Amino acid sequence: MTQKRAAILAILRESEGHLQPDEIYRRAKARYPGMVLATVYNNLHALADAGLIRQIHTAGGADFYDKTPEPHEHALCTACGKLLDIELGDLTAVFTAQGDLPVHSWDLIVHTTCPTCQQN
Amino acid sequence: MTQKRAAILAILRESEGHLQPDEIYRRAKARYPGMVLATVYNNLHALADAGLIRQIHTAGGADFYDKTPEPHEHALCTACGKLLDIELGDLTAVFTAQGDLPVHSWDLIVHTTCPTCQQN
DNA sequence: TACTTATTTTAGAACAATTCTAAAAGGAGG
DNA sequence: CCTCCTTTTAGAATTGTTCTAAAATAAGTA
Repeated sequence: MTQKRAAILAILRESEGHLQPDEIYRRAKARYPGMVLATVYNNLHALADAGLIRQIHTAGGADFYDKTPEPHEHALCTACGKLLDIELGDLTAVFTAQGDLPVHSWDLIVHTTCPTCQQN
Repeated sequence: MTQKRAAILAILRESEGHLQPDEIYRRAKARYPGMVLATVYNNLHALADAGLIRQIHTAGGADFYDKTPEPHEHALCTACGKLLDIELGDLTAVFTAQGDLPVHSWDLIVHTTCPTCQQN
């Protein structure tokens, strides 16, 4: 765990929970001016591989990184682009169609309008 | 509906169901040597906008295009990369967490091992 | 502490998938 | 068979991400 890796983890942990590489880079560079985007990617991969954070892939944009690997699902606000946590319980049984295919994991993003955007 | 647009739709319709732009381009070029990748993309967008086909986004690779827009879900074989159809019924109710967020739509890909790959 | 070795960081190029641009070609309606 | 609007083309541009090789840093060992 290098200083920079720790800093990137800290940035995520201190955030609202979901950040994209460019924003992490922006914040990390404020602390470490020599920081480079490749280092952000390297460390996000390393942290995800170590099970400390989670990578979330969404259609048509950069990936998000989740401050926690705890199982939960996500909703993407179609108005502001923010990623929200939702709790749906374990969906394995739901995704096991007629018991014929093994469910290793899944990528799920629900499209919604967040409370803030609903008011505007 | 131009000749080329019709050809791209036909290629999809005559396929196993799920193709990626580069493969559609390869097949379309066999029929129309002047075909260009941008035309494939243009027409896939046009056909998807018209509700004739469906665009399916998967993590870490090119999008798939589904020959039918009928609602159903997909499983991706982690071994061979093939996309399979699965029927899970309407998941709207499942994805409505505690009734607080509107569910507009969703992107779902289940990771599995297809029957063929299970045997090998 | 000093040395060795493995890992990380950097800078920049490379890459893949997709989109954009402007000009040429094609198709539909009158 | 004109006119106008849409599509196609060729190629450059863009975005997000990964790769490469060299320099820097960290960790383990003596």
